[in-house]
Amino acid sequence: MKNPALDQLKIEQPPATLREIVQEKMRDAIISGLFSPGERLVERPLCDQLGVSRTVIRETIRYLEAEGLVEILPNRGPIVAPLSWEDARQIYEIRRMLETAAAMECASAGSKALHADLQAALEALKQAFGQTGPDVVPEVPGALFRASTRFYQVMFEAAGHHIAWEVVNRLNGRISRLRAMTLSAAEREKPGLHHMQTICDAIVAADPEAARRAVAAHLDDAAAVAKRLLSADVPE
Amino acid sequence: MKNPALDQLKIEQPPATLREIVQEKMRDAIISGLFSPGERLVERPLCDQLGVSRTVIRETIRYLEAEGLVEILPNRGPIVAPLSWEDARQIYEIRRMLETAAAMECASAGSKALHADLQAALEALKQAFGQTGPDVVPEVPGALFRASTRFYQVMFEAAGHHIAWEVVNRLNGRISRLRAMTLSAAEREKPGLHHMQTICDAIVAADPEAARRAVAAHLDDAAAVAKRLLSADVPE
DNA sequence: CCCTATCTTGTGGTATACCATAAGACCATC
DNA sequence: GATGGTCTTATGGTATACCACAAGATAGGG
Repeated sequence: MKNPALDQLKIEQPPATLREIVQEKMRDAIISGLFSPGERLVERPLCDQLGVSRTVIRETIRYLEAEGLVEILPNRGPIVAPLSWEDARQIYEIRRMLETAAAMECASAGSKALHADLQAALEALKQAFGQTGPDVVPEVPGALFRASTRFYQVMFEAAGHHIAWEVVNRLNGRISRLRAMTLSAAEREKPGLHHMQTICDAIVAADPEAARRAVAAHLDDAAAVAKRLLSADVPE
Repeated sequence: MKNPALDQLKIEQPPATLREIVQEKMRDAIISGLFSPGERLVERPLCDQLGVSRTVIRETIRYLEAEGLVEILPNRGPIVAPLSWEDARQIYEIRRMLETAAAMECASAGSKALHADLQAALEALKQAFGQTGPDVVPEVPGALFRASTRFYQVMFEAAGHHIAWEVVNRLNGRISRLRAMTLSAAEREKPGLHHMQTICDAIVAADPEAARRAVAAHLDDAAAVAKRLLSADVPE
């Protein structure tokens, strides 16, 4: 009676609302540096730029505020949240706790499917990076962020740590703006790519301790870059 | 020239917007169990109940959604997010990582002012509990939540872990609905109060290891209650 | 130039209107 | 009873209007 092939016709995802579309665009724009930290997000010009009503913009800003990407100043309205080294440092510290737990879980209990998924995500990241040269800036700035996010998503979901993934994904949005601050793609991504390869290798090798060390090394490097970038902003 | 006494007249906090007021009321209502998990949050009746326009309700729902207290079902609109034992377990696990770090930091580097603040928060919690008898349900259901939140806030801020506090505070909102599920105030709060006293004592005694153990014990107990409450919902 | 007063306008907060569509109720047929 | 068709209404998504007030510009006086 029931035809499984018909299940494929089911519309699992409703069409995206304007709100969802705008949220993604605004989020990408902030993360990629199109809007600078501290920059005011004034509703009406945003309406013009995005071609939607203020309602959609306002609701979107509520999300972004809850995500920590936007702050509301009294009598001034929303600004793109600044990022201090202290905030970034704490974010890396929390990531260390949560990501090492997930990576070690994967190394302990990983499956072949997980290994394949991780390697696929890593390959996609390499593509996003553009293997045509170390100094070529990718054409789509958000693509790197999405590709590396995918790697982590695979890892957290395989570990079954989906709440931790929510937390980390959100915190990552806040620090990923650092990418837009560095001039050299090689500086910011090659070491990261190498680290993620090491994480993947440790998981495939079923070595939790190696996975933990690889995650920690990755975060240490990323934190050092962040410190350099953000400490230079301290007025002396 | 400049009169410092006039500084006291400065309005540091602007008047709360309707949106802020409604957000707090809705959040409290969800956490206290006034809205049940899975219950639909239909905009127009909410407008009637709260006496505000749909705009305010919609923006509020965006916050609550981002906080994890509300889920949006396609073609059905927002519902109060259900809470599974698996979600709760992961939340307690993350809290363990973050809270032990904060408590140990406080025990290592606490000041007299911190000790006084913690003890004041603990005293306020006892008052909220109502020391008139173990089985008296407090008159204001949200008061217990706020009082215990204050204790943790003091601890995280003293440790300087303000990002972790954001994370934990948000996650706590999601599991604090469990309070509304228990029939006995003694069951749910006396052990917690005792644990928090132990945490406070360990911090005052500058004993990080004891603080870590006290936090872990507290979370273990809370998780056991959650498991009992939420596992009973599994259809067999 | 500095300070104060006044005016204009930009902006956020909020309410309301409009519309599409999905859900649910009801009825007819097999 | 099950199924399909039709109609109504409830509901969410979105746009627009209105208003208060804060910010900024401008003018005048010392």
